[in-house]
Amino acid sequence: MPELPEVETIKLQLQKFLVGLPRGGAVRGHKIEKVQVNYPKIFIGDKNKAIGTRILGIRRFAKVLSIDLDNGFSIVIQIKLTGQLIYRGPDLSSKGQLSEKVTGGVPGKHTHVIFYLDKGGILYYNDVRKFGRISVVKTKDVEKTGFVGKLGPEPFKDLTLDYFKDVLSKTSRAIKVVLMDQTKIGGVGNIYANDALWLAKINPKRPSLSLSPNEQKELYDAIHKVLKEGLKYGGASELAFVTPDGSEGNYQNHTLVYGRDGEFCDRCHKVKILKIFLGGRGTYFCPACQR
DNA sequence: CTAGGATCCTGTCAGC
DNA sequence: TGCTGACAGGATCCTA
Repeated sequence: MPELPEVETIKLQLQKFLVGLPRGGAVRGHKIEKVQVNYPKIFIGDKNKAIGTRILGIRRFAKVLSIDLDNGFSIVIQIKLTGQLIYRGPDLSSKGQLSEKVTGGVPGKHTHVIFYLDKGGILYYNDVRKFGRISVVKTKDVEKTGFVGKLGPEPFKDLTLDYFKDVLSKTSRAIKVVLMDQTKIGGVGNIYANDALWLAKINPKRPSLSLSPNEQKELYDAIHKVLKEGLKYGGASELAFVTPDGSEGNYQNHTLVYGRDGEFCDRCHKVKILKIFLGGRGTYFCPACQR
């Protein structure tokens, strides 16, 4: 599922395609000429606020993207499970081949929003399950309102070990559920929560407050380590994750436990990875070495 | 405060 | 073969 590394990978490409690299200090982004909404439920706010503007930059808040425009408004995009942002146009460097994972192609039956840009560029929003949301809000309100306003600090940004320890020691909820609570820590979802817990040798069912100071530190480091791996591989293209150029990430081939139920644990080699349900989500762990 | 379930959606897959 | 039904899953909302 798209989590911090996946959304960061999207952000980097959008930055390249929609804003461009600074040349001689000046950055000239694409202009948005038209916005076509095929499925209104996904689109919140006034699309006209985006029309005729130039794109200044792309920001990411945990799993949320913000496309900042030159008129004081921003397009906030939450892709959730199956949302895809696909760019087609002149700035596409490679041959621009589309992965089969681009559900329905572009444009296709799962294309719900289309941003027509200047210079022949187009940004498509595909979403099979229609869980994603795109909204137009004032740039100054992006960080304060809605889901983004409630986000907890995120790894590599403002998450500190002290805060992490504090949050963990204050609740009896299962540790994995706490890791995935976006209001406590931003950006960690199912894949990386599973992998981080395996790396730190902690059972996902453990009450959060039962972790020792040393385990808290191990887990903190493990989170950063697995997210870094995710970033290195350009995200995990399990389910429907693709990048704006239409290609896939590769972390799905490098997961530590996620999706590996039935395989022998890669560390102790003694038992097979189990899959259970925790907080309503598939949870993978090694019953022998995760205590 | 916490756990658990329902909701939103539809492709995929198991079962018959 | 073709139909039916269960299921996953991020975030939210509701109930117990």
